[in-house]
Parts: sequence; structure tokens; C-alpha cells
Amino acid sequence: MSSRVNPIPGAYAPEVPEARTSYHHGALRESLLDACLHLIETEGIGAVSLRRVARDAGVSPRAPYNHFPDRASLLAALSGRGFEELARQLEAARATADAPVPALVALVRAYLGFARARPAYFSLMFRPELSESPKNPAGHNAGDAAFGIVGEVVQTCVGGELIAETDAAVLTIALWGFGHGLASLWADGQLAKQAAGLGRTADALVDQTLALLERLLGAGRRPGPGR
Amino acid sequence: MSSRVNPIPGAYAPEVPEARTSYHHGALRESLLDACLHLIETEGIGAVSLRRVARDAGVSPRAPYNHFPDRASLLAALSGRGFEELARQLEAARATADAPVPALVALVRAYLGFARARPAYFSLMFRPELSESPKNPAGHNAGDAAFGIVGEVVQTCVGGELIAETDAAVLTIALWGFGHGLASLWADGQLAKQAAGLGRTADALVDQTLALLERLLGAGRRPGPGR
DNA sequence: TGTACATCAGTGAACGCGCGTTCACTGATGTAC
DNA sequence: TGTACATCAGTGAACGCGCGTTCACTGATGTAC
Repeated sequence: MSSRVNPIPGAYAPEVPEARTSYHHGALRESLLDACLHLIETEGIGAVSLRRVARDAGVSPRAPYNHFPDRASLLAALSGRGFEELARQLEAARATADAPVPALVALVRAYLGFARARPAYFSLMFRPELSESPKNPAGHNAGDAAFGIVGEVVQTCVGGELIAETDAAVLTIALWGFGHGLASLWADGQLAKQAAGLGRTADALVDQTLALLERLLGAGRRPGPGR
Repeated sequence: MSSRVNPIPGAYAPEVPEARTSYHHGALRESLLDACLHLIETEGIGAVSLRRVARDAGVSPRAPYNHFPDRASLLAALSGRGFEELARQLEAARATADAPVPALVALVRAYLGFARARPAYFSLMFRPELSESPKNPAGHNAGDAAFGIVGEVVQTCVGGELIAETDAAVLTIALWGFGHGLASLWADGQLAKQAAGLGRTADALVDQTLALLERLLGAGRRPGPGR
């Protein structure tokens, strides 16, 4: 019932040093990950150091080493958490749609929504130094799971002849690329910049671009079962 | 005629300290930019420090300050060079195509080619801390120029009723997003990773995805002049 | 053609800083008997 | 229910390091007369 309890999922409640009454923190691992995410959100990845994260979590510089072997492991764990969150949101989007083709659009929309709502996660997750490192198999698996959801829905569309495309792998990559590109440009502020030059807002452009995608996928419906 | 002369444009010839005979370097600014690009290519942006770049260019730690006020300015200048290079390649792609719609595909192809051939530039150019900073108006202008080329070709297609889409701004953003996403995933190694799971190579997938784009744009041709 | 002098483009030492990580230690907690 | 002891999860000082940047200086080059 404390006023410090924050019901918004994933929101960061900054650590107030006095708030800790016991010598043991209790949930330091999670607090460190939260503090790290918050730090990336507010000051960028460049500001992330183990010492700084520890300081923000209200703990001594040595404390994080009880939970992470080194700095890279902290970032890898956070990236893994991001992929899990993304996979959850994609799964929810798929569950909400009532047919495969709308589900495809809903997936792209969810992907964009994730990048918009959690740019810190998004920018962290696709860092090559993290995604290429063998340090976090959990993160790799979560990433593959997220990608797999898109692949499955595409497969359903292609297999059920609901769209004109016949190569599921190519369509999966195309959709992923499309969503990822918009998401990156949006998260990095590029979209807002060019939108201003076009006399639009970034949000409106994204909406209209998704509508275009919807039309393209809808227009691709095959005429009949016997080709 | 020295064997150290390297005719490949943009290729990096590592500085050999003994090679400098005069006290003055002669082209230190360019050498620093080259060394920085090379460093990003081989060790990532994390490895870039002013001291390291100076060392790689065979010069004292103080020397770069004669050409750049600080570290951020060096990176901003390099990013600007990257955007100029990208704009040149887009311009060349447009000039090669013999009609507006093929030119659109050629632009996306060139964008992807740039990201593939120069991942260091690509990853640097879209860093938010650079693109949002007012430090390098030249870089901003070059970026706008690159984006403008795509916008112009789209405008020609839409204005000439060569494709089904009627909203040039939306199509421009959609194409840019598509190309940018594929390019990012390719440059970051994500594409290769997922391609392996699909039993393909990243290169083949990109080619096939571009073919899909070509089909989509071609299929969008409007039936006649009077609608 | 010389010469004085300003300016350019380097050197090398030094500053203070925050970093990742390690050391030795300690308070709190869990468990066997 | 007590008690001895192991283990867990912290503290705080210290290490060596590379960094960005500044200082005072110097060799090379350009220019006015």
C-alpha cells in the first residue's frame, strides 16, 4: 500500500536509498535490470556503467557482482528480458486477431508499438555486440520465439492460400524488415524529422503506412482454390 | 607509385608511423576519419576513442584537436561523410534506371548495397545521439538529400500514375522503412541468423525480397489514364 | 632573393575522472543437530 | 528451542587503466616587405 508502489508494468520507481531498511535488498537483480533500462531510456546506452547502475539502484559498486559476472552479462540479461516482452506482445496481438491475414497486420502493429513504447529495450536488443555474443542463450531463444510467431502466422496465410504470396520465408523476412525499419526510424527520431518535412506527423504516417500494408495483403487474396 | 597507394575508394590503408617523413602530416583530417571508420568496421563503435583514432593514424593524442573541437565532432563529421556517400550511390542508382518504377527498386537495392558494403557507416549514421545533435548540419543536409532522392522518384511515379498508390509521402516512408529494416537486420547479422533457420542464405533472401517488392510495385500499375 | 615574423600543425607530459573489477570484510539468514 | 556453523548478499576501499582534454612548447610553412 506504499505510495511508491507503481502499478504500471515495467515502469521504473527510482530507488530511494533511505527506503531500504534491511541490510539485504531482497530483489536486487530485478532492481538492477530496472535501473539499467531506466538509465538507457533517459540518458542512452552510452551512460550505462555497472557503477552507475549500482548507484541508481542504491547499492554499492560491488553489489551487482553477486548477480551478474560482469557488465556484459547485465546487458545481455536485459536484452533477453526485452525479447521476452516483445514475444509476449506479439503473442497477444496474434490472439486478438480473428483471422490470419489481419493477424499479420496486428503483428506488425504490435512490433511498432513495442519499439515506440520501449525504445530503450528496442535499441538494446538489436545491438550486434549482444545479439552475436554467445553470452545469453536465453536472449537468443526469446528472439527466435518472437521471430517464430511471425513465421507461423505467415505460414498459416500461405498454406491456407489466403494471400497471393507462396514463399513463406520471403514474406516473413519482408514483413519483419518492413516493421523493423519503421520501428527503428520511429524510435531513433528519423521518422519525426522527415515527417515534419512532409507536413505530417510521424504517428499519422505510421498509421497510413500500416493501412497501405493492409491493402497490399488484402489485395493479394487469391481468386479461387483451384489455381 | 608507392605500393601503399590503394586505389579502392574508401579503403583504409593503415598508417605506418615510419612512413611519415615530414613533421606535418599533410592530410590528417582525412586520415583520422579513415582510421575512425576502419576502427568501427573492425572493433565496433565502442572501441572508438579520440586517443585510439589518433594512435591508429600514427599521430599524438593532441593532434586531432587541430581538426576537430572534440570527439563528438569527429563522429559527426564521419556520419556526414557517410550520408554524402549514400546520397551519391542513390543518385547513381536513379541515373542508371531507365524508368521511374524500376528506379524505385534500384534505390532500395542501392540502399541495401550501401548498408552491406559499409556497415560501419550505416550503424554510425543512424545513431540518435548523432542524428539528433545540432553539431553537424552538414550531416543533416546530406541525410535530407538522400531521403529527398527517394521522395522525388516516388513523386514521379505517383504523379505519372505509374503505380496504384496515390499518397507519395506514405509510399516514400513505406519504401524507406522497408529498405532500412532489411538493411539494419542485414548489417547486424540478424538476417543471417534467421536465414539459417529457414534453410536459406541472407543474400538469397534479400534478393527474393527485392523481387517481391518489384512484383508489388509492378502489379500496382494503374489500368488506364481516365479512372 | 632575403629576412623577420605570424601562423599552422604537430609533440609529449600532465590533469582529473569514472570505469571494471578485486580484496578483505561483515551483517543477515538458513540449517543440522 | 538453542546453538554452532555455513552460506548468502551486502559494504567500502583499492587497483590499474584508458579516456577526454589542456598546457606549454616546437618544427615547418607562408607572407609582407
